[in-house]
Amino acid sequence: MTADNRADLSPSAPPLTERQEARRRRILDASAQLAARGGFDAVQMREVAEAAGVALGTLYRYFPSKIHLLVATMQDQLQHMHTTLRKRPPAGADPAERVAETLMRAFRALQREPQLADAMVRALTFADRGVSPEVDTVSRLTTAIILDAMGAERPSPEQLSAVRVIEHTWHSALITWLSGRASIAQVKIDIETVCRLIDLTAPTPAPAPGPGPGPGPGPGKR
Amino acid sequence: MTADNRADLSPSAPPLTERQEARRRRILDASAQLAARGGFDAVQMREVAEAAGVALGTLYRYFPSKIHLLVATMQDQLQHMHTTLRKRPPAGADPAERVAETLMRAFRALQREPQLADAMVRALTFADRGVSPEVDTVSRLTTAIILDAMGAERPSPEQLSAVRVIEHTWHSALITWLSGRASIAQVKIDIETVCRLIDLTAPTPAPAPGPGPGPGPGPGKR
DNA sequence: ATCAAGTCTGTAACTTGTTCTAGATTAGCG
DNA sequence: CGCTAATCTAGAACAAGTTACAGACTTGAT
Repeated sequence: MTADNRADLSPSAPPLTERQEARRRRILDASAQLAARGGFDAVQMREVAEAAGVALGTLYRYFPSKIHLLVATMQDQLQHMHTTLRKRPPAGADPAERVAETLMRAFRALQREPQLADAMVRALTFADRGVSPEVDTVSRLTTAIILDAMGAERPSPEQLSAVRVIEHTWHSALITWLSGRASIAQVKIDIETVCRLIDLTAPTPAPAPGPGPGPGPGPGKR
Repeated sequence: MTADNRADLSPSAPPLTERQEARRRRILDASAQLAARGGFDAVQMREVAEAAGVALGTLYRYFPSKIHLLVATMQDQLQHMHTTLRKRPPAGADPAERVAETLMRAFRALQREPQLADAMVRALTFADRGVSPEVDTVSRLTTAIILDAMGAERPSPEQLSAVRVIEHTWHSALITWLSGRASIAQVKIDIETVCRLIDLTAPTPAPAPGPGPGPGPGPGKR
């Protein structure tokens, strides 16, 4: 759709020439490829530079650290996923279901490239203050994906908090799975558990704290 | 107090002599001190070794990597906190309140040494498969603290899932705070939000198979 | 086309985690 | 005490992220 989808990622960046854009792309592709092969450790700056046909110094000019590079790689992949998900939105009846379905779909996508997932997620959680803006962009992308799945266009503060908690769970569950401390089944359960918070914070006009409010005609249906 | 509180942490470890125990302690103390001063980056293996009065090779014999060292430091601190918390248990009326209070208390403790917290949490989330057993120990300690606060002695699978999600949120919220992307107030809100899951998964009073044993999570507390 | 400023390349150096080695020390045992 | 195996020390060496720098190449304005 929009030709320049970098604008909203780093609004203060100067425009890049065509060759520079191409370099940037080659670097990101090399990074993703090396990561997919051997995970975080396999993304070695010298190798990325060589694979992208670029000098080491140039690589560092584009991405000031390995963490920056991998977080940028994650931005890239997330945008892929977002557009893919928009094409085939989740079909669940209520928001909680749809969010859980969306996250599990994303999760299965990551399963296909576990090493790449490992590299990206490790970089994300290891990032320190110096990478905050970039990490924040990733967070906003994730939030957008979840809100899309909920169908909430004007989320309440409560809902935003629930979404944050869902993101927390999503990241952390991913980590435990990647480091072999949780099974896929467990991740699924955790995702579904946390998604219940969505129903809890739904802007229901008549909140019946009793059992099963049923798949009521949610007004937030898009 | 307890003479040997290492037994339950690494049951397969051979017994250490007194001098070895002392070395281990010096190393952990040096680690915590350096971390408290300058965070993850300030914990440099050469400096830890020197501060602990130990050769570099010896440090690596006790802790096979910087990550192992910092995760062990976290175990150490967590145990401190657990015993402290047991002395003054949270006073809230229902489980969710008590858990939220406990976590916020722990959070305030971390606030006092943000750099130390940074070092430990970063190590924890950066740990790969090779550190799984140690990370798992930390996870179990955290779980124990939360279950203590809930007052759940025989938690249901549902409750365990909720606890896992709470832990996910706790870790991830901590990270966002440490990297300056979330305020303390926001962390508080997220913690309180996720703690609502506890009420949601409370053992349904209806199908009570037998009398609730002991001071169970029943309403009679206080 | 030409010049100045900015960018890219190739390479070496520096930093810090990790490994390795040879010799000194210690622990346990007869 | 004297022996043997394990442990500890000091220091060099290696690996990968990061920085520095001199010279070649682009770019944009005149």
